[in-house]
Amino acid sequence: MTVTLADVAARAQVSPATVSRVLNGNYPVAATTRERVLRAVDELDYVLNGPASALAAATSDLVGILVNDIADPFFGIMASAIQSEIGGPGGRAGGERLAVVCNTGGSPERELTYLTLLQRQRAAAVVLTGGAMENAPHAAAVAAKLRKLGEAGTRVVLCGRPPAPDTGAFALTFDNRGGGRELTEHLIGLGHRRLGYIAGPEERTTTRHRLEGHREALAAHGIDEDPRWTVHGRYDRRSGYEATLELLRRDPSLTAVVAANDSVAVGASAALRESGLRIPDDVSVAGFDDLPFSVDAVPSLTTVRLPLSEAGARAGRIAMGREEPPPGGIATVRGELMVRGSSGVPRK
Amino acid sequence: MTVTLADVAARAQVSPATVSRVLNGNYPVAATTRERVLRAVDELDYVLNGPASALAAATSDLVGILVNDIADPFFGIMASAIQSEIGGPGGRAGGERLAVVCNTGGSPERELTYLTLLQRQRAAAVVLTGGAMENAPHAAAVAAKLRKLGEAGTRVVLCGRPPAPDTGAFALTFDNRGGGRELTEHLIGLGHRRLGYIAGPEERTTTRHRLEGHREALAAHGIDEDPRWTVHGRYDRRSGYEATLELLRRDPSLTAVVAANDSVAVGASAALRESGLRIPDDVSVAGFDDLPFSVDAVPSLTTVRLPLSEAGARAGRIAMGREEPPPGGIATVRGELMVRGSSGVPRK
DNA sequence: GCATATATAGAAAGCGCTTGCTGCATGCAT
DNA sequence: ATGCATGCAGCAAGCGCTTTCTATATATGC
Repeated sequence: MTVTLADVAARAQVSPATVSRVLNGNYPVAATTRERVLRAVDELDYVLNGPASALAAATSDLVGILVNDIADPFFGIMASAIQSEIGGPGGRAGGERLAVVCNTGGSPERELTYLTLLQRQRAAAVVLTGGAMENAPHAAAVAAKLRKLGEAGTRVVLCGRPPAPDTGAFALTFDNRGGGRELTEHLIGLGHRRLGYIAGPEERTTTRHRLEGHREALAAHGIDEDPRWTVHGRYDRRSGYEATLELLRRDPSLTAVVAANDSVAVGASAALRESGLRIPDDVSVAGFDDLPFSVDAVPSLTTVRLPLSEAGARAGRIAMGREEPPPGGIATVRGELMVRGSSGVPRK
Repeated sequence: MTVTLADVAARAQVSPATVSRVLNGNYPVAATTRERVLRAVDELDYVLNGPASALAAATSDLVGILVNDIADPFFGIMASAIQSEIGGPGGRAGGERLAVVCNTGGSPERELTYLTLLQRQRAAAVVLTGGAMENAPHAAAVAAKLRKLGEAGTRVVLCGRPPAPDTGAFALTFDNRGGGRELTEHLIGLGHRRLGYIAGPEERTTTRHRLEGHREALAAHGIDEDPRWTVHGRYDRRSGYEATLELLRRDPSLTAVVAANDSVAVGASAALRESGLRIPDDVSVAGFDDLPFSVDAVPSLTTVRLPLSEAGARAGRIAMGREEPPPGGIATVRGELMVRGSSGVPRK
């Protein structure tokens, strides 16, 4: 049989209440008593029953982190930073919290189901990372869930996702549009006029914002965009590879390829290389995010750095109530243009 | 106030017991009654209280996944595969389970703390991924914890980690030694005789086994290893970069660099390139794991492919009791040598 | 038709913990 | 000496569910 609080109490010759208080450290207990209790805990190798205490105290020590794809470092880095701040083992306070990383795989239903599961567990906080799906009914359903969670006392933080109005959620939004604009402006500045764009999946805020930034830059410089220059795909390398071949087929005269993110850009580079094109001499390539591998690409990738780690850490602290939420509950996190070897002047 | 089972029962004009049974579907309930209950659940927007039901039923729907570094795709890929199998949202069965991904950061204390936290939550299963720390007292402590977990009914599975004898844990072990041997044999076969080795952190089984494989290959071919040829570091790109510079300083005549994993190999490649050495003409490079980015390195990386996704999926199924554990509780997962552009004959 | 098996629903006893309240010693001021 | 804070420990009432056992109603067999 498993050891219970009562067993410890019996062994330490105190009441269960006292044991509970020693363990939670939220009520004065005489030093000698505490000593005795701790010894008993140790001797019996007692481990608190989480569900029972969550039930009695009406709070749990679970913190949910929703990510679109845990195998993608973009999310891994944020998740890691969030987790390091939520005070799990190694964190500061004794109040140990368990981070629950949930992989939605970009599926709306899963996102909702996980949110319900977290609500069911009475999570202490929930952090949603990455772009949101733009499907209207789904967005409404998520907003409703977030509101419910908030009402139940769960702190909700969005990290790298647009604000969710009227939900009480705090938002740390990435300036995807601004980053996209800067990136394309950089290429235009180099002289490019025929730019392919490999966008992410449709109906995603991140996809849309980055693309809008790109188009704003084109428009600002009076460049008419050819619809053939935009291809949609997934946020992975493979997709970048295929999309690039498609782009090349549609218009071999492109002098630059802008990708939705770094993984896509790497795939694009591979496709260009295999097509006999040199980077950046024949075609320039640009990514987004500045993931760790981007600097090692050959040539190293021009991209927009997003402070994933910093943003994640901040989101984690806000979720734990250890940092003031931004004024108005919303903060914009800007990216930084990283000009590297993959972009150059267009070929003549 | 939050809605409880009793509220639903009242609304549906049945007893709480009946509601519980409808929700759990583990007891016959007349169709019309079920109907009525479900409608009430819906109307009240009721969500089961997880801790309460875990307490009453003495089981929880949490599954723990321990990883060393969630920002590293090596772990991300395994975690993703495990999670996809544990039947969370999108999985098969209705019994929805919540995956708890815990990031130990390679710290023994955290590993232990997370295990305790999982024990406290009465997790349904726990999967430990990646190499184990070899520190003896720690290993014993972990083994004791695993045994406890097992006794409490938590299924424990090791994925990519050596077996833990007498703990009742199932193990899917990677054949790191064999992979290391093959890789180095490949290089020796090409004619290399002076091979640098960038090992991972000490006191890690993965590090040791890969290094042992390397040395076995050297020994088998009568190559005396110079102690200067081995450098220890972390499992990241940065470490590979620095270690390579160190290796080059110690012995500029090396013709190949074998890295502990792909990230390290990429860092090594960068260092070589910056030192004016061509790959593979001047120095060959090899990695381990075959992560997605390895094929995109320039030149593409010779490495040992580990079926991370497959192994993770299998570990997940075993953890859920949906697949027979391997005979004896232990299975070895072999890697596959991937010969690519980064390895070639040594320079003259 | 009567006894027995078969479905379905309810009553109630916990699951193991937290916490408001009460109680009893002390310590201090008067 | 008496009274009153004060510090520490215990009592006991739940927290919201699950589940065993019991009760009723209907179906079945002879």
